[in-house]
Amino acid sequence: MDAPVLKTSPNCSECPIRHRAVCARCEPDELEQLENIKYYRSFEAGQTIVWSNDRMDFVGSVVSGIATLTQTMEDGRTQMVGLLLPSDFVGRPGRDGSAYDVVATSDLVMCCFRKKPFEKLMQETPHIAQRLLEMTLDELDAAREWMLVLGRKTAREKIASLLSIIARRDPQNIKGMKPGAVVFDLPLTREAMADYLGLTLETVSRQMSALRKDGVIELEGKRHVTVPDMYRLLEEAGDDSDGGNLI
Amino acid sequence: MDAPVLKTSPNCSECPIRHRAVCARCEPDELEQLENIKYYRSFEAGQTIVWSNDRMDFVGSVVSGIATLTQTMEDGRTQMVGLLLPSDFVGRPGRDGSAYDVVATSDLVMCCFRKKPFEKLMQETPHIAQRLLEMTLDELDAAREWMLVLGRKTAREKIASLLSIIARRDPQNIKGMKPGAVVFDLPLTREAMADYLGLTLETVSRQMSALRKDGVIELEGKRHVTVPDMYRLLEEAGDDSDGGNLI
DNA sequence: GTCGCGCTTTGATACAGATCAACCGGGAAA
DNA sequence: TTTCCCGGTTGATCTGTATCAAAGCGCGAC
Repeated sequence: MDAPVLKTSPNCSECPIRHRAVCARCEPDELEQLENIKYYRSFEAGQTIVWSNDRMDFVGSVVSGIATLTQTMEDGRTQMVGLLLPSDFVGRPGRDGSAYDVVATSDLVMCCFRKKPFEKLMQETPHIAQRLLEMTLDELDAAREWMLVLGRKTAREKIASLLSIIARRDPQNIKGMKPGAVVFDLPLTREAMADYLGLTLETVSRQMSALRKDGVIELEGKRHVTVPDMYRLLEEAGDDSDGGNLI
Repeated sequence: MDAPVLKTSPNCSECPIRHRAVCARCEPDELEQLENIKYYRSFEAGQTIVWSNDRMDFVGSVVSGIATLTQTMEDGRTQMVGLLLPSDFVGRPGRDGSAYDVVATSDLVMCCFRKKPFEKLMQETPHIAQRLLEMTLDELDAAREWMLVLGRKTAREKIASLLSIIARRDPQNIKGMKPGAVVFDLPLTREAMADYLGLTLETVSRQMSALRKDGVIELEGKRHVTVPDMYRLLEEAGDDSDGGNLI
């Protein structure tokens, strides 16, 4: 059922997320300790990594690919509550189970740490705990930003907000993002976008079409998006207040 | 403009939030260090404690009273993104400004720590950083729970969800909460409830009336609420899944 | 090739909640 | 006492998004 554990265990110092993940501040000796308790797992698109309320015996970082955190009500209504991109952390030290379903939406590789030893290591090396606190505070800010989107924005603004967030975090655009055209591939289906935004997939589709018709975005196929004017998109998202700070 | 700094500086060991706040795990000597950099401030109902984007030279804990975190769009739409009850932490170590407006919705007393010394103390005493991480993870869970409420619940379910959260956290009900009647005072106006729930105040009022008419709650005046059957309220909130774990 | 299936788009209609508007009730100020 | 004001309730109507339904488009399997 599970994807195979990868045999190769690359050196942490060559890891593509080395500088952004929970291990970002570790010294070489701390990194070595982490290497002792780490292993890689890969998942296929669509696979569930952890089920809500299931016991979780590891924590870890997304190395490549994309995963989502979702909550589901008994009648099937679902809400995405987190989008995990490379370097994001999965799991909660000190908790046995996951509060959410964690699902890989693309093929994905995770760097896992056995939970008990990781918790012990966290007690001993403040660098890990410090970085985790920082990352958690960032996630809290993002979650609160998203509460404004969910509670107060129109469908059109919601779509524009999601597109700007994805554009912002896409690795191709992180460096040297010009105020000109921005190009990226949507990592989510229309249904996943709807779950993120508290909409139905039909509404997502209609608003995507509307933004295209109005020239805010260009679509090639269903997933490839070009934003000719990022400022315009931010205006449509309703948070142009910062007036130009694209990143 | 600011409320006067209180001269009395009670001993931390007698503090009512001693066991729940950011200092919960501190040893007596660590507590002493905190006492050296702490001071109390009180705020009147309605007063803004920090403005969004303003510089903040302190962090602190709510000792008594209630505060809200809110975000506002340029056109005035506002969304509450946090409700701060006694023992909750305000401010972000490592950030200069607040990302949100922090407003006292009742008379409030805060135990403030000067930011720079607090950050230094955090580096030195893992007990503070550990506790802050734990509290931040709890807040993140709460924020994500709230995302489900905002994104997927009906107006009636939203109101029921808010009422059960307040009932759960009300000090009168924390201990010995019987499955029978639960009684509390709403700490929020109808407008603040609407801002929390992504609704208009009219809809809040209508749904409160509807829940009263259906016997889910009883109202005495506008603020005093009796919940004759907590299970019923949880069912109305759409999260009866845990089947009985009231706290 | 073409069949079938998953994802997406588009259309018609329904409805929950927003909006606009009037009124109520209690407490503080005059 | 009267008046005013603020928070709250209730009513009438409008509208954005959900819901129900059908059809289009790739793309892999056969």
